[in-house]
Amino acid sequence: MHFGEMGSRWGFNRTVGQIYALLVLSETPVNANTLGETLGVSRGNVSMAIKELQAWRLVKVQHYPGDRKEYYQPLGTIWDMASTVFDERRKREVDPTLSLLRDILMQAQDNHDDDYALQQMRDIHDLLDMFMRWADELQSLGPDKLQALMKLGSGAIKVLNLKDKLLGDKTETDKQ
Amino acid sequence: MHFGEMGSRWGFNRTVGQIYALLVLSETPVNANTLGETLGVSRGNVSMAIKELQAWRLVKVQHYPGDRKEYYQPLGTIWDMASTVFDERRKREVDPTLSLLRDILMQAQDNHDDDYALQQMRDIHDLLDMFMRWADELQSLGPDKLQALMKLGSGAIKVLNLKDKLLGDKTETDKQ
DNA sequence: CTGAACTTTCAGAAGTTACTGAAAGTTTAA
DNA sequence: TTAAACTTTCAGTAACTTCTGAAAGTTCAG
Repeated sequence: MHFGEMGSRWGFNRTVGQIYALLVLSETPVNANTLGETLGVSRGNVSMAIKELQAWRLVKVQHYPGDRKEYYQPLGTIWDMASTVFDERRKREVDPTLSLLRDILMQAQDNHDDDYALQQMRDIHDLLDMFMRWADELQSLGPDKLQALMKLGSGAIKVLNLKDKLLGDKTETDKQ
Repeated sequence: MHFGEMGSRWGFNRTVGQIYALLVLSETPVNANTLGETLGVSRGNVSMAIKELQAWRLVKVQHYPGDRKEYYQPLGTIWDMASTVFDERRKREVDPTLSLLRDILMQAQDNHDDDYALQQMRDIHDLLDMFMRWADELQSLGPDKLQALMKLGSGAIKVLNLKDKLLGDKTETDKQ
């Protein structure tokens, strides 16, 4: 189905995406053979996909008495999933980029032959860093409050405008 | 460099990422030959990468009198870049997923044999949809206000708490 | 122990994506 | 026109990713 393709942009391959989709949509836990047969992929492939889903902390295993097979189930809610994937990708993609940028900026301290590039990197670093801190804060709110905040939506903007009017132009630093 | 790898997760390949990084870091426009030589890739590859960057509306072309080569420059600020990439990916990845989900949900109207799966899909659809609407609102704020909002950070949460206390429990619908 | 019921691993095959470079296309100056 | 100075295209190849399935590993009941 189409869900697999989506998955490839979230950092895992088609089979992993499809298996996860099946698990999420199934009310009861599913075993590896059934997954393989349903999707038409080999047993080995299913095993590797499950392994990866476990590395992402996205599935848990169930056992039924009198049956030695492992039955898989998604771990946590849709929110947990989104949150976990966000964490993992951050750890794998963003954090290394931020520290690379920091290293370059440190080493170039008093080397003035490429001020422009350094300033660009500083800007990117600061933007990414600010965004990530914000994302952390939002994530730490938990689903309920975050959802409320999203629904509030443009309401938050009104608060912001109000604050500006009350406090003057403090935050309006970088018009372009 | 490491920037290329980052790019591959943003929907384009290594060379495209590297070329864009070079352009962003260069104060003056750069021509295709220089790009190719600097990165050690073929002229043809540079041409295709530039074509892709143009499809993403991320570069513009400059000409110098007495020189027929095309000189490339990033189009817009870092913020514009982030914003453009977000738009494009949304159009390519999220929108199709949302409409697929909607189609399935419509067609399954009064088919009760898989209520659980349908409910899961509805949840995912609603979460994704809410998130995207929110992202739209934030994006339409423009860089200055968005930055202010991010810096406000946990302040917004206090506002939210205050609102809850004043208005009662209206928004607290889905505890888990 | 033994062997049946499983899961995991991994070498090689299949499939996919990216890159090269020669050829074709475009533009402009003379 | 012509030809020089470029850019684009694309068939073939290289590099990478994913998948298969047989073999090895694990667990457990008898």
